[in-house]
Amino acid sequence: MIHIDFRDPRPIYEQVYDALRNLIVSGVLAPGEKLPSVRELASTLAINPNTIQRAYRELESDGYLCSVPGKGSFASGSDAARSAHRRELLDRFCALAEELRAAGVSDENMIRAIRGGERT
Amino acid sequence: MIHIDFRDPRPIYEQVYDALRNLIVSGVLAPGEKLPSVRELASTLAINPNTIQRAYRELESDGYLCSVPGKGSFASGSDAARSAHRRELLDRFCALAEELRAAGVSDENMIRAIRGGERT
Amino acid sequence: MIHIDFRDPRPIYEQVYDALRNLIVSGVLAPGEKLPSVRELASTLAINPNTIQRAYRELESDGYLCSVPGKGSFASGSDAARSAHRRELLDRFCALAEELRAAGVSDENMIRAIRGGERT
Amino acid sequence: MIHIDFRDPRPIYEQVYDALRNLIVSGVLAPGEKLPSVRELASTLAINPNTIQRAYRELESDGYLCSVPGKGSFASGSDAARSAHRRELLDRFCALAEELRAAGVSDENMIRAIRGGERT
DNA sequence: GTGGTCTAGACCACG
DNA sequence: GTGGTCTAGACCACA
Repeated sequence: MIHIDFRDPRPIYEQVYDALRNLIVSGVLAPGEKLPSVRELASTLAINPNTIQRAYRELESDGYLCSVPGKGSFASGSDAARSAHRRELLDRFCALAEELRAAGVSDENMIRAIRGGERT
Repeated sequence: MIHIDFRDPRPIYEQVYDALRNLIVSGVLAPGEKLPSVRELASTLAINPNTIQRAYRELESDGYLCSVPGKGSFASGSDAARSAHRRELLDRFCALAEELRAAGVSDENMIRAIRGGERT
Repeated sequence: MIHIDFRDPRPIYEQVYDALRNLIVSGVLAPGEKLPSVRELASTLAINPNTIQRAYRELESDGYLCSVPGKGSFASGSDAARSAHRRELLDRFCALAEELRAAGVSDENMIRAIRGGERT
Repeated sequence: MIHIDFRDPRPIYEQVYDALRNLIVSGVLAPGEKLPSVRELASTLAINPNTIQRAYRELESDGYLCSVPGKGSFASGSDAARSAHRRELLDRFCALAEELRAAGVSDENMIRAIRGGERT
């Protein structure tokens, strides 16, 4: 379900965060669907429960899921969360486009890169 | 010449690295031009010389810089370095475009974001 | 009759407690009126009976409720309970007003917030 | 400087959070001023460093301070943070006023409570 | 069983 | 020295 790369310099809790967020915003985890419990996911991924919990906590504070003590954690899947995610990606996208322009890449080349994926 | 933001979560050596690399690939520092010495730049920016040293070291190992022991460091305006930089930016750009597409953003909206900066 | 929000971070027994207490102090449940049984309310709300039990227990110990073994639970519309509730709310209200004052909000702005709801 | 009540049901990290936030928004900790290090505050309060760090992390994510790896943590003191705090207090204030009104307390009585502090 | 807090102690990157 | 991540294991309240 989720793959963690221990050689990735990014912290583990962040990898878990991203993976779960993607599952939620993409709809693989339907709104209201129950996520694996902290302990369960921890033992599945062979990761300390505290690390998983941190990912869950941040997902909750960002509105991607909802933890109910004693019951479990549930995907939020709110449209607000989804559009917030889009917005964040677009911001990074524009910043990168700015850098590319500064590096001398024309808008046409960027558009070609988007369309074709031919990165020559 | 360079501005360091202590509030930026990125490590300082990385900020210095980016700033100098941008000056080099943009041509502000002409090929072969001498850069300030490590100690000089360190005192100018009020930063630990070790930090500057690391930025210089990585710039050299990435081919943006050429250090001559006893003489100083010189900008290497090689086209290879410049195009490598562009290549790296374009790769990240395409990856982001892929993510945006997965998030339901159309190519047209991305192009509009690049062009107008109107992030609707 | 009662609405439980599973997204609410507050424990469920507390939500039930508050909801019933409000019904009692507002007079919707007249003094002496019989409340639904624990099991009945639990099945209505699809909640564990233990959770309802706890809410009832605390309501009784706070004087809002009167349980008669074998007969049921009855609203205790005593003025004492009502004014105790008001007293508790007023205490929290004054404490908050104190904090607001410390944060630089004038009494006039607080009064305006109470009256108009315009939170400028 | 800070007092922690171990008998308080609220989590310790939250008590630390509130205490530091108050010091910052009240200006006791001037903008840019260095806060005690995580380890230092932890040993001063006889609390585990992880607990302090969580408070610091949340303060940073809420914009009240700025942590620089290797250098320390610094009060932000931005006006934005201060007004965000006021806004949050005012929201709770209005919600409480609503509850009081539902409990049968007149606006005049609330205003009297604010002004005089006579909670009779 | 669940989520949540806390501790103790280790390790890392940064300056 | 600093902040940051991670682990291991304990305890609590809630359902």
